[in-house]
Amino acid sequence: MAKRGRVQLRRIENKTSRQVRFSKRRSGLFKKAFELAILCDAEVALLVFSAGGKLFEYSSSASVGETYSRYKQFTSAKKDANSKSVNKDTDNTQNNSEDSSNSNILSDIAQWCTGRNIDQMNATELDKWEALLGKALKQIDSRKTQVSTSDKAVDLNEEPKD
Amino acid sequence: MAKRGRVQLRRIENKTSRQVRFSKRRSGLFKKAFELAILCDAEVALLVFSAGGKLFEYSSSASVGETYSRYKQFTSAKKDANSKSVNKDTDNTQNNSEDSSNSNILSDIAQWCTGRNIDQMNATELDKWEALLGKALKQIDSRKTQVSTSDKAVDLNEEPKD
DNA sequence: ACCTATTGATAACC
DNA sequence: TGGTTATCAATAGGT
Repeated sequence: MAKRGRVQLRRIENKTSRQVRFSKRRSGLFKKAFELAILCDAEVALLVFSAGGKLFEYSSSASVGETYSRYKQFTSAKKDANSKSVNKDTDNTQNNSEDSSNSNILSDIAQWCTGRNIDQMNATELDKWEALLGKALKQIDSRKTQVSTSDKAVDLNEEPKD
Repeated sequence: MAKRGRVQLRRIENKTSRQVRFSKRRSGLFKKAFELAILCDAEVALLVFSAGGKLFEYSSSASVGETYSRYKQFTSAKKDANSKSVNKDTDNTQNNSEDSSNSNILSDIAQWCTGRNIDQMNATELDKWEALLGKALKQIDSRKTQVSTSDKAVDLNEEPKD
């Protein structure tokens, strides 16, 4: 009989187990977030995207966006005060659709996809598409290498003290 | 001796206790968030403001802002598509003819592209993407065969109207 | 901050 | 997907 309770801190390979664990741990995490907000009078916002891309959110305030606004104000105020920005945090997440490096190709693809149909394309378009998707696949491949080789556990202790 | 462990779910009035409890529970919450991200290959963003106004953040991706960006685009995309069907092709009124299959894949791709960045994808998503784009390339290839064999005189530089 | 009694969370199984 | 139990983890209260 396998030991219960103990678990290694690495990605669960079995898809079904991963989904089950995700559901259960997600519940636990949201409960903890809720309790922290109530007990300690904290403002908490939590966003979770599952591996399959589903979104789960919690916010102790009116909305996630509200807390995020506070966060942005906070961080930009911090930057203004002492310009030793520890975060290379990005600018303008409010603005959608502005991207960097690899993500451009996704914008291109998204645009090309919209309202199109492969069976109506002519040779020129097909060539463009082929090139575009091929390029995306290369990026995916390179990213996969990156992901699989960097499967290390990282410390998350970077919080300041209260 | 007072009972240990049990706690009521309401705001802790004593300031010192509240701060102590906040510190401990915050650590626990961040640890759980981190574990969920690693074990289940999820993208997690967590913002916490203490009662005293201090900010604590965690993000499994490059930054909280990036995850929030995904969140915004996700929610607005959801609004746009008043039905959750992936199949709601954007007004492809031209001649939808017979194949819903080929146009579906473009809708799928368009959806997946929105607000995503290859450099932020996890292994699961990369696999989905790879499969999806591979399938699209096959369709392109088959269509190219069709085009070149049946109609050699395809006009080159032409952008089809919408 | 450290320690221990207790409750809480959850991995494996069904 | 939801329920049970054995085990481990988190943490409340005290030092």
